[in-house]
Amino acid sequence: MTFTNLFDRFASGILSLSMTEATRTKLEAAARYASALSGDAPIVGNDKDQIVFVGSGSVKLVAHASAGREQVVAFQFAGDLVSVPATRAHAYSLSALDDCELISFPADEFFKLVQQEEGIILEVLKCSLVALANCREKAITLGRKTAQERLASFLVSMAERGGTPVDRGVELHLPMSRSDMGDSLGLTIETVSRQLSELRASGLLITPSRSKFLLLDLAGLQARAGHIRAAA
Amino acid sequence: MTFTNLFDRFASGILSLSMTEATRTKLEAAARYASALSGDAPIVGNDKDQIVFVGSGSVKLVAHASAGREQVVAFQFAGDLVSVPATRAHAYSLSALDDCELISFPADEFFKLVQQEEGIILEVLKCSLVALANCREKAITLGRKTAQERLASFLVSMAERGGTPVDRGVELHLPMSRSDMGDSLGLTIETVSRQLSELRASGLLITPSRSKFLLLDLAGLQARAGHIRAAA
DNA sequence: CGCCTACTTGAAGAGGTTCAAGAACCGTGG
DNA sequence: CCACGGTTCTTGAACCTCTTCAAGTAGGCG
Repeated sequence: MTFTNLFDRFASGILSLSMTEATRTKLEAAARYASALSGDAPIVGNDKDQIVFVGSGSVKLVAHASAGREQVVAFQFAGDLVSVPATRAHAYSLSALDDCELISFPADEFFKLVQQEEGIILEVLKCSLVALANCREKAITLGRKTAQERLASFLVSMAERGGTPVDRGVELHLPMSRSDMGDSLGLTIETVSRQLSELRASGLLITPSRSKFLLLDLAGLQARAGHIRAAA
Repeated sequence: MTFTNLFDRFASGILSLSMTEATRTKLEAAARYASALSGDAPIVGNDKDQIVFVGSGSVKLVAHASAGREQVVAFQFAGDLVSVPATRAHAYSLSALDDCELISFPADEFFKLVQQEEGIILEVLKCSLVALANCREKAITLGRKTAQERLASFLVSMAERGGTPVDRGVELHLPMSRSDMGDSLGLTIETVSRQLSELRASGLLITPSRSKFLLLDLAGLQARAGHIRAAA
């Protein structure tokens, strides 16, 4: 895969609507390409706001508090557009969860270039509102849910995003580690592990390998997720 | 104050850039006006995504989990534009914290009308990205901070938004109750109260009345907020 | 096949919640 | 202007969930 192909994928994914050839050329010039593997240093620095397109693979957006505490603010997957803010009260970084390819733009430049392209900026706005809705869901999870509800919510939402239905349930490949899950759910790695064991013991899922999850009872998980619909 | 004045304030605040007369007329036709007081029933229903402009006063955006648990997702003040999502896994509502005036639009209609107005949609996008950044800060607070850090973070951010410098420090009028603060910070009302007492005992602030806060040592509060800058 | 890292499990401890009571704010009415 | 009453806030003590610290197990890559 070449970087030109990567830009094409970006263009057809996000910029699918009309775009002038001039804008496309300028955007392509402003783009910075990167590919990274899990364990690599964070991809995006934090001097300026960035807009990053995930061409393939998956990433985590991490916020850093004092004392080395980390909060995973979002997991993002191929095709997603991510806003990575510059450091203010907290520092942010974007790290690869697996082999992935990214295109990044300085946010100010990006907006300047696409603002005349009405369909595109609306598309970007919609991405941003989806990210906002996801982040609010995360706020509920972090603020008002028990450890078990957090795990169940997480698994259900991952199943909705990228689960593949199989005969016995829904299969999931989760590229993040238990530690990443903990940092995303506001829990320790031990609590994540314990709650997973409990869900396993309840027959709701099995884990054929470390990154593979087979959800046997999605309704049961939903019931444990503390969603409003499952409420009495 | 008439509702026409209210729309004018919206137009000059958010739509300050060029807008055709036709679009303005259509927007005005799509607008639904509401005024509400604290304690009133939630203002915005949850059948469809809404875009709400806060003309005056202040509101809380609340997400509802099962078992009656509530998470305040954001406090918003005069001049803010708020995206209120329709119910999905959780239900959302917008409630007045004090006497306030609002304009709401169905989100789909709003976007349809402003998408041709390039300056405006960019402005809306920027609002959305600010909301996203705020929500991410909240995720850090809820996921990785102690009760004391949460309170300190909250007070510092409120001071940045609407504090008035006085000779002894920074004065704050907070329209929300302790209960709202707790629901925003993922704490109980008792914990909020206890941590406030501790901050008082440390000489960082005094509370001349229930809604009035005098922050005596903003740097001291910042140091307790768990921000990256205050880190060792 | 073996080692290293990631995950799991166990037991003690801390921070926050819950339940319960008391104090202070503040609008109301005298 | 002050007394009153209701609500909101504060404080206290027991409990519980999750964390911390520690050890053991199992993937999975060489």
